[in-house]
Amino acid sequence: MHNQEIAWALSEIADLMDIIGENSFKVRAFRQGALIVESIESPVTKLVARNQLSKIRGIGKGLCAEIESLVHYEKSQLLEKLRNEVPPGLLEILDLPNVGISSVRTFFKAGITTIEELEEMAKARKIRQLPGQGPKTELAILRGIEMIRRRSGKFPIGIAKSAAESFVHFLKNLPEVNRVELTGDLRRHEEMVQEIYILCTAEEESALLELLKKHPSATHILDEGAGYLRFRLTFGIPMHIEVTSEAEFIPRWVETTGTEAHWQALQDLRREQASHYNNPWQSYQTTEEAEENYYESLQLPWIAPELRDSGQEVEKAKQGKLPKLIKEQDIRGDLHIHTKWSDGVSSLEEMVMACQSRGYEYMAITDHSQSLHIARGLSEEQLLKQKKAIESLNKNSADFTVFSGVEMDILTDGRLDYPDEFIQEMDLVIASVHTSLRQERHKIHNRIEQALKNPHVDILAHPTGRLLGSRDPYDVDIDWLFDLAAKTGTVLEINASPERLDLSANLVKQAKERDILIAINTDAHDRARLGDIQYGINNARKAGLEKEDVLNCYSLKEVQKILNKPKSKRNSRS
DNA sequence: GCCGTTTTCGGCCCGACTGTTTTCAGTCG
Repeated sequence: MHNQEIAWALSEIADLMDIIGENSFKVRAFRQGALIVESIESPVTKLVARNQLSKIRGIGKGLCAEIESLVHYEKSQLLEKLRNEVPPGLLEILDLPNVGISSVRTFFKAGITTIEELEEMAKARKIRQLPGQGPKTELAILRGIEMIRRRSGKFPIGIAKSAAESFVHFLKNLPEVNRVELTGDLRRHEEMVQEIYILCTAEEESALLELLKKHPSATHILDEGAGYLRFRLTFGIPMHIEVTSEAEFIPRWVETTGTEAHWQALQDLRREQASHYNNPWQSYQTTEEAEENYYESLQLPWIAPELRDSGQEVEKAKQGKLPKLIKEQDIRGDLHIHTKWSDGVSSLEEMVMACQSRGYEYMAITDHSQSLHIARGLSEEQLLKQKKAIESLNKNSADFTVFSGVEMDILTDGRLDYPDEFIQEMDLVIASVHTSLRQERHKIHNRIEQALKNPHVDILAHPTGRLLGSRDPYDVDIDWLFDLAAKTGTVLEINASPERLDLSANLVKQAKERDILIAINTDAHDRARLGDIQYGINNARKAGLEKEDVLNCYSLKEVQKILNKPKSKRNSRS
C-alpha cells in the first residue's frame, strides 16, 4: 500500500471520528498521523517490515496498529467500523465550505445524510430553522453544493496522480505485463482529472483483466469489455485500464492521450498527406521515442502531452511554432520555502540540504510573518536572527546561495505586516493574502494594490487564493491584477502545491501574453514536498511557458541582477 | 491518541471574523 493511501485512510478515520463526536485530540492525532505518513519519503511498508514505524514522532501505539493492519491486510477494522456507523454522504457534506463538524452533526441529527437531502432542505428554506444555522449559511451551503457540482465528479490532479503512480508501479511489477503507460487527462496534466487511464500490453489480455478484478482496490467494477476494465478505487476515483496489442500500443497511446480535437487534427493531417504509419516501435528504447516516431510519420515534431488540447497545436507544430517548453532541469532554485522556524516541519539546514541534493543553485527561505499566529509567524527580531543563521550557512558554501526571505501577510486593511525599512533589508519578499478571503472586491483590490505597489514586494504568492476543487478564488478582477503586476514589475507565482496550483495554467497563459515574469515555487513545508515543483512545471508547460518566462530558471547572478533592479524595470527581460 | 514527564495523567498552536445570537459558537487559516 502506497503512503498516500495510508494517509487517506487515517484522515478518513479522523473525519468519521469527528462526526460521531470522538475526543477532539484523538481526532487530531489521526489527522496529524495522516500528514506525517504523507511526508515520509520512504515507503511506510518498509518501515513496518523493519519495525521502525513507532520510532517516528507522532506515531504511537494506536496509529501504529492501524497502519500495520492497512499494510498487512489493506484494511483497518476501525475504519470499517466507522464507515458502518456514519453514512458516507456526511463526509461529502463536511467537505463543503462553511460547513464544519458541528454543522454536520446538526444535520445528521435532523436526519440529513446526503448532499441531495441537504440541498432539498436548503432550497425549502428549512436549514435556517436548525440550531446555529441561518439564512446566510443556507445560501453559503447552496453555493458550496454548486461548486461541488461544477467539479462534476472530477478529482484534483494531486490525488489522482499519487493513486495512479502506485497502480502503475503495481502493474509494472506483474510478470504478465510488458508495457505500462499513463494516458488520458492525467498525462496531459489537466488540473482536475475525470479518471485515471492506464494503457498496457500483456501476453494474455483476458487473464490479466481477470487478475486485476481480484485486486483489493477493485471493489467496485464500473464497466468492463473487450480489452478494458473500469473500476472505482477505494477512494472514489475511477480507474480505466486498457490492454492492447504491442502493434496497436503507440497509436492507442497517442489517441487516448490527446483530446478528441487533437486526435481529429492528426487524423485530418494523415488523410491530407495520405501518409501511413508503420509500426517499427519495438526497435526503440523507450515508448516516448516510439511516440516521436509516430508524429514524425506525419512530418510533425513531437508535441508535448500538455499541449495536445484544441487541435491548433497541430497547425503550430506544422509551422514549427511550438514553444520550447520549460523542463524540470531548467529550474535552478525554489523561492518559497518554509521551515520549523514558522509552521514548517523540516529544519532550515534540512531544507537547504534537500535543495542542494535536487541540484539547485539557490533557494529562498520564506517563513510566515508575525500576524499569522497560527503558523507561528516570525517577529522582526526572530526574522533577523534567522537572517544571521542563513548568512553563516552561506559563508560555508561557495556554490550554493540561500536567500533570506519572508512570506509577508497582506493584512485585512491593506497594511503590510512589517514596515518598509524592515523588509528592504530582506533578499526576497513574497506577499500573500491568507486572511479574510471573502472580502468584497474593492477591499481585496485595495490589499493587493498596496502590496504590489510596494517597492520591496518581489513576488505575489498564490495570486487568486483558490484551493483546487475545494475553494473558489477570492473576488479579484484578473485583468486588473495582471495590469497592476505588469505595471509594477511584480513577479506572479505558480504555487506548485497540488492543493493550490495557483495561478492555473489558463491564467498563466494570459500572464505570459502581458510579459509578466513568473516564479514556480513549491511553498514546501517539509522536504518531501519540494518534489511538488513538478506540478508547477507541468502547469507552466500547459501554459506554453519557456524558461525565459520564469524567474527561477535564471542563474544566481541573473536573479540577483533582476532583484537589484528597481521593480518597475524588472519586466523588461534583459 | 500522542507526548513527556514534576513517569501514568494532563495538556494538546490561537485569533479574527461571521453569522448566529443577545453573549457566543463555529469556521477558517
